[in-house]
Amino acid sequence: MNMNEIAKIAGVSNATVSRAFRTPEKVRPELKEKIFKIAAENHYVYNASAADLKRRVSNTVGVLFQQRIGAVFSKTFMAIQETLLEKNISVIIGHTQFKPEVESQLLQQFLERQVAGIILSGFTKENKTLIKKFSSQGIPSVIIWEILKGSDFNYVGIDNHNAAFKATEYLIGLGHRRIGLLIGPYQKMERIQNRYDGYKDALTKNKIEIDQSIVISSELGFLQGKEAMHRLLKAADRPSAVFAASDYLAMGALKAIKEAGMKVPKDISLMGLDDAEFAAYCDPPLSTVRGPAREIGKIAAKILLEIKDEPGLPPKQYCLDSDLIIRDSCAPHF
Amino acid sequence: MNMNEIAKIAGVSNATVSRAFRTPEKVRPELKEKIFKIAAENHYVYNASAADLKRRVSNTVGVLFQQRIGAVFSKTFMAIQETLLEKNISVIIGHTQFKPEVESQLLQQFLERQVAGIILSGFTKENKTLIKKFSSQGIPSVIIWEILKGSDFNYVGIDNHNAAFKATEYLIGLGHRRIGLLIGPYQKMERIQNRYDGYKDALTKNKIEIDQSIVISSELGFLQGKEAMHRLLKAADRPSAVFAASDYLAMGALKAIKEAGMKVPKDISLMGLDDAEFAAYCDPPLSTVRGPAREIGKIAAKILLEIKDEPGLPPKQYCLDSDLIIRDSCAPHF
DNA sequence: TTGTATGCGTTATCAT
DNA sequence: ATGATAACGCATACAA
Repeated sequence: MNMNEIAKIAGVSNATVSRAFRTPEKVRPELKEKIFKIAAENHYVYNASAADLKRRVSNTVGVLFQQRIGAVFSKTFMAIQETLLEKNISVIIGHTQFKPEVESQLLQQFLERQVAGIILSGFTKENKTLIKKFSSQGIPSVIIWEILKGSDFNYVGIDNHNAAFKATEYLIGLGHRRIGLLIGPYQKMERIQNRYDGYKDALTKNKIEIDQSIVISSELGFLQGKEAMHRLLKAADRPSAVFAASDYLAMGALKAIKEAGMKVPKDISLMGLDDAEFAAYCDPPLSTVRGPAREIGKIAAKILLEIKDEPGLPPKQYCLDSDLIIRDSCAPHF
Repeated sequence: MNMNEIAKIAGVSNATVSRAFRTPEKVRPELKEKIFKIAAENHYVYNASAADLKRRVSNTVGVLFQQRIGAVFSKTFMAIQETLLEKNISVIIGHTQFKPEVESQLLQQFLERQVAGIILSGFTKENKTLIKKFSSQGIPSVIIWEILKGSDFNYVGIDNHNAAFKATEYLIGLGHRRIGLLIGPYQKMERIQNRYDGYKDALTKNKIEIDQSIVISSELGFLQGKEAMHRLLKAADRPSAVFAASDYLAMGALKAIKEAGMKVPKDISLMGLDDAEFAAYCDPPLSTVRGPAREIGKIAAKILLEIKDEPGLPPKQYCLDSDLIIRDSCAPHF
């Protein structure tokens, strides 16, 4: 059952049937109803592949994640999907696990499926050339959770440098001078590199020397946070505070501190970043920095929609505010 | 640039070009290389929509989630995607938030895109008719995280009844006789209903009367767990143990217990279910029941692949083992 | 508002 | 192993 057959039954042309579905306002109401009725009676299913082929672009958007779809990204993803659903756009999703060959394969899929746009959670070096390839094919892209000042990419995110800077300065304001850092794989992702830089700049601004021996980089996970924190605790001249630039690392670190028989924040202050949903339920509740996860997803989707309607505009760039969330994991230090 | 143009340049027919891409073994090696070279030089991009149209099925699989893609499902999802990527199949994903109209719209999208199969995380009443629609269109589906004994659906999951039963019996074995239950929206999802039944059956088997006043149903989330636990703590004749049939609820409950100035497991024992990744990092670490999250995703994807190669076989049904994970949140009761 | 006619780029059938 | 040709089902330019 296809549009031609419906047209035959309805005694109209296939063009009219097509219009009834795609541009219903162009078809006389009674006729439209008749067509819908026949379609329903015959269990007609619209063939999106055929439409995609003809229109040379599919009604889909590709979303690429580097990491786990965890406590933070899942909110962003849900907002993306909900927003696109309003325009009946499907979401093709892929996670790369930082593997360049997986990333290539997924982006190649997006290209071959003629996605109407792509959303990339974060920026890697490999990405840059691939994104250029998309824009050269006329496919718009949006980077999320990251800002790229001075670039001509579309993006919507938070200022990760500033978020880490704020968190670090908060600790400094509490009197801490020796502040450890637990950080993700900053070599791989610009977002994480920016957080690292935010930490360093806050220290430098406050005339605190950076001590690489209390900076630990690892993958993002509870276990990694715990292990890294154990190393930090063994360090000579132990830090009085630790900034974990991801709540996953922070919650892992919290466990390590308890295992060592110490208390947060009495013996050591702990600051997170991201405001993962579990952060408020840790013991003690984790002070952290919150980015507008849903908002980011929503805006990213809207950017794609806007570009679709009106291509060729200047890049759309949103730097959203992140908020310091003070809970109970940090204490003054004298 | 399309296959025809490549064919022209290579001095072969478009059919040969198509074969070079889809069934390379049917093309002479040297010729194949020549075609690939020309394709690369001209930045050719394979058009999946055209192929989908012609083949009457797309190289995509639809995945439907009811709830957040959180601590547990994200593992399953990642395994699905990784497995399908090996066959270069794209994943279209949607979450319904239990809204029937969203569910319908997403499934309609899957239908129109002619997905090669669908994976459904759990079973709702609405689902049943929709899945029949898919199978009537020749589209295979797999239910995950749930088993449907006696049905002719493909499924791969754990026995949720048994998981909850085990958890409850563990508590009973510890000497608890008054055991509260924190449960998700069991009216909406069979999986949750099964957990509820597992709890009840464990009690009944051990001749413990079921007291509805210490059974609280809510949505699945930290906050809901906390609120529900606060209600339980106020109950006359407070339970000595609580089984939270989701680790989200359990972690929320943990917070409520601490807020009330009590200790787990000294004052009250707390049992979770799911083994969300944060469970081991709670304080105290949460005892729970673990299902093989990645395995489920992997098998679900493979089922679809197998059906694709050989349709019309009897339903494939996997009930995987779940494991009781004993950590430190439950104590004996006398 | 509706119809006519054509083509999007691939795959598949049949032939060579 | 390769070629010729005909669909797949829809959207759209143009005509009426």
